[in-house]
Amino acid sequence: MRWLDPDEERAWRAYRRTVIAVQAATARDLAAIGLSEPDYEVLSTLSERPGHTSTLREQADKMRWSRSRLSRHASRMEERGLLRRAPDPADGRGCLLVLTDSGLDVLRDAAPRHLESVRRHFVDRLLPEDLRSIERIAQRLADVDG
Amino acid sequence: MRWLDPDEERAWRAYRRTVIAVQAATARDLAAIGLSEPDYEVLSTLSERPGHTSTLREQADKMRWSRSRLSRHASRMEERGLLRRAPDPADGRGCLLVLTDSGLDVLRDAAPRHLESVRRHFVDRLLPEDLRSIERIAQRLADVDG
DNA sequence: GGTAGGTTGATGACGTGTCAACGAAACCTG
DNA sequence: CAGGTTTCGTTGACACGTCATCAACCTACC
Repeated sequence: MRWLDPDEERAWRAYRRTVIAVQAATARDLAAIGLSEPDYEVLSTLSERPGHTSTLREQADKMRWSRSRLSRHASRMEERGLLRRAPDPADGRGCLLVLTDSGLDVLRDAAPRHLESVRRHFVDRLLPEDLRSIERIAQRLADVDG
Repeated sequence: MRWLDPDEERAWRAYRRTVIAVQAATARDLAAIGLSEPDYEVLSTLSERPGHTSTLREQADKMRWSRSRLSRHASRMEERGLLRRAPDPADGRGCLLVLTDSGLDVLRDAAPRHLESVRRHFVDRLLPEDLRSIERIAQRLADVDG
């Protein structure tokens, strides 16, 4: 059994601590404006589609979510008026998710605030060399199935 | 509004991608031996206590979990025989969480395999300088409320 | 000894997401 | 054109965790 040596242990624990802390901080800031991170993710991704519209499958693919998860979440977002469902004329089985005007307003307000949060808790705390390190490290960890 | 510049955007996205990928990979490996990450966390932390025993409050504090969360999770782990609850002789309100023999066996089997997973998906893919960078970056991001 | 205030752990109700199964629709083949 | 297979999105059942509330207990003070 190859236990982690002290350097490895420290790095792993530091990584874990950081992930939890950054996630909690950015989530808290979003919650303050009435959105969860999944909410923001859906709004943001959907707003980038032509006509702010997507099939549920495409949207789920893009977000790397299951269709079941998105269907559930979309139902709740629909209840809150952030998006609406429409039949897909091209495919009777499918449905289209369309950002509502309200959803767009909410996103327009949320986007700069979320970016501020990302700056406050992540970007602005790091030096350019740190950002480069993060990309380098991400590159090495990419294809984690390898 | 200060949008992220290209370097910042890439680093943030790379960070987010990496966090999701590493978490998914290590969770998948644990799931293959019948444990969730919270399961492993509880077993591991409890095993470090004298007599493999802790009050729920202490255990929750140590893990940075709410007492409610731990109570719920402990109930499910108790059902699976991984731990048991006992009255706290020192405090009638409290209860003690005690690792069972079965739980200890499961952890003994899981620990090296989890460490292998952490190696495969994280540690062994990085250079010593990467590990140092991670610690440096974690240091900068620490106290994210600041 | 009695009381006020705080702590402990549990739990109902609910939000969130997974799993498996389903009905409807689309596609493909003979 | 019928039958089989695949795809799409939904949904029942359940796991997980949060929030708020509660009963039981502990501690400090009078």
